[in-house]
Amino acid sequence: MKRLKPSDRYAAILREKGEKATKARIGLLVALERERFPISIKELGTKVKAPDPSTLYRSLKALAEKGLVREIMTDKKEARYEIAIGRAHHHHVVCTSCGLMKDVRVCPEKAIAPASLGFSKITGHTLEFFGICKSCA
Amino acid sequence: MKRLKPSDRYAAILREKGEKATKARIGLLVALERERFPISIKELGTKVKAPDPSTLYRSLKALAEKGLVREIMTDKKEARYEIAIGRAHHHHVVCTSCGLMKDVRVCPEKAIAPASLGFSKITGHTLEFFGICKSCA
DNA sequence: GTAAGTGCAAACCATTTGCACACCA
DNA sequence: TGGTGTGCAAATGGTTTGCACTTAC
Repeated sequence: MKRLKPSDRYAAILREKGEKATKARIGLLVALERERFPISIKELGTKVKAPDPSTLYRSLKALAEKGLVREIMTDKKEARYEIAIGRAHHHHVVCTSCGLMKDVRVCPEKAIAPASLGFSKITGHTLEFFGICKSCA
Repeated sequence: MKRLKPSDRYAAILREKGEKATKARIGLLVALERERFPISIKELGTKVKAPDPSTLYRSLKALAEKGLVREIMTDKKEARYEIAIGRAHHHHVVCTSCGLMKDVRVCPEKAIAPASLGFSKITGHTLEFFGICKSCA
């Protein structure tokens, strides 16, 4: 892949995935790229040109289906999103006191044998750890 | 623990945990005991004498804090609850086609080293697998 | 030009909360 | 009897949907 500025690179990726390369969606990916941890819709709305929630939900859903972003439920209140482009599969530890999140590479997917459970295949999983970070301890 | 009929046994457990042994809460535990898989509030409301949602939420929250029931988020839409009394820690595989759930003993908790992540301790985790069961395949 | 994306407003729906009444200890 | 549990109704808040307008291709 050629060296391009982020917005052009995302435009190319969007087209490649069969999505229109609209300014809004490019801006969304650029905004997500800047975040170090999964961000809520509300926060995302403050960092993007077009902060309409329904559009954000629809766009994120479309991008998630194409594998460009990932949706994470760290608490049962609201969904959080992170960019998936160029990032390996991972999970998170969340500090229940301050909200700090760290990536975790531990993954149990290979530890499960579908056949032994009466399943023909495993298509996905969710995993989040909760704890207290050193600053909050 | 002496041999008692379920309702008396649950009454005793509730008192032991400092909760009032009301008919409603005893009925709740008896209803949950009958379920083979985590059940939603809506379903639970059809199986219990007092199907008021707000009371169910409050009761389940109280019972969860005492470790008598467990709250599970199998999909991001609604919470599900299962009885915890006499049951070891476990997770679930959910068939995304028919909703069938199976218990899973795999647990990644011991695979994570809090200190290496800048955390002082891990207090909990969520884990659910999704797949297609043999009947739906 | 046309289909897909966007914005606004309203609808949805699980969950929470306020308050008066009922029940267990 | 006192304090917690319950029920009803209303509020809350994240997410979804209908519809007319705009934009990318």
